Amino acid sequence: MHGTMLEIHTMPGHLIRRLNQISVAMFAQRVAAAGIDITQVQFAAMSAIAPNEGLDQARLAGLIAYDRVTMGGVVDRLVEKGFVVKTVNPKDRRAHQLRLTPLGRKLLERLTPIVREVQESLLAPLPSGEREAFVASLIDLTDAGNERSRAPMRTA
Amino acid sequence: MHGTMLEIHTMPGHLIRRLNQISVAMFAQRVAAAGIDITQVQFAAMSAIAPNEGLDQARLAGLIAYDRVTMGGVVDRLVEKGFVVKTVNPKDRRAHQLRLTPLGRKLLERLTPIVREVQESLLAPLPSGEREAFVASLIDLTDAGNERSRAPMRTA
DNA sequence: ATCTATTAGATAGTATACTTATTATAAGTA
DNA sequence: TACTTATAATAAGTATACTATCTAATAGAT
Repeated sequence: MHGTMLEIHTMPGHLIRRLNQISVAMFAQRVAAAGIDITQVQFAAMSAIAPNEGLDQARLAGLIAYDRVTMGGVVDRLVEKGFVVKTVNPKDRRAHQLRLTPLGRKLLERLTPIVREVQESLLAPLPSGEREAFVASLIDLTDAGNERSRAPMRTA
Repeated sequence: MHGTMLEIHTMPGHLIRRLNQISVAMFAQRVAAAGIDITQVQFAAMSAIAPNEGLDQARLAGLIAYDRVTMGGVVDRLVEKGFVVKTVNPKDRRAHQLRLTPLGRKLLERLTPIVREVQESLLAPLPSGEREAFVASLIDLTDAGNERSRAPMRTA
């Protein structure tokens, strides 16, 4: 007997949702195996703070296309874990400047090669000749759809 | 001035996360424009119940690769909205059999062409010759990664 | 200098998506 | 029959991801 085949099983929206779940699970598994307690989203935030020390939460959210409200919670958890510090900008007291702690910087260095490996593992099932085209399509689609998202990327 | 370019901007994991956000936002916008109150996830659940009336929550979760705990909440919301009914299976009183209501069936019929349009819009930015390859890669990657997900697809 | 509009962040509420643990029921075995 | 194992669903807790709303602070215009 074959399994029940549904139209959604070939719908891009459904497949993207599943692939995201797989990607998140692979990230969590590899990082936990290295004894590190951090999520994919928290990693992305830290890797965007690193070369932009002192940026505020709104700009950080724009850099990695997160919702600003979500960003607030992510930053709070990174602060609780001791990887990030948050200080009020004296020039604009609404804004909170973000910086990595030495601990955060050390963690990010340890984490980066692991995350690169996760990316390779994720694409490994594709024939090597198709991986570049797949990533190129992902970039085209996210670029084109950026303004449709409720949390568009803003690098300006 | 160029924007700040980060390594994560080319990482598949990050791009997939963004594309999923775009896909969810496009779905929400089109469906709301049609005056319908339902989420992408709720649609997937209904479209899997339709040809499998009487199935239980665990099997439903397997069909569309959802976590079983998550599925419980999704089903509850569909029941609250009057699109689904949940009855105890007399042959196995642990299991809850799921069925669409006439209202649910009507909604699903109205929704299906809209959802197909959303899928087309999502891929529209790709040259038409690349869309099939992109979806084929998505299928390959979700097939290969199925067991890595915390909520693998189970059609057996 | 005041008025207005905008912006950064926070709060409350909803919906996914997961973990671990618990309950109820069922199925298999000794 | 008693014991064990497995399974369906729920509960409680955490983390994203959003909406709508609010406060505080800034910027711009007049």
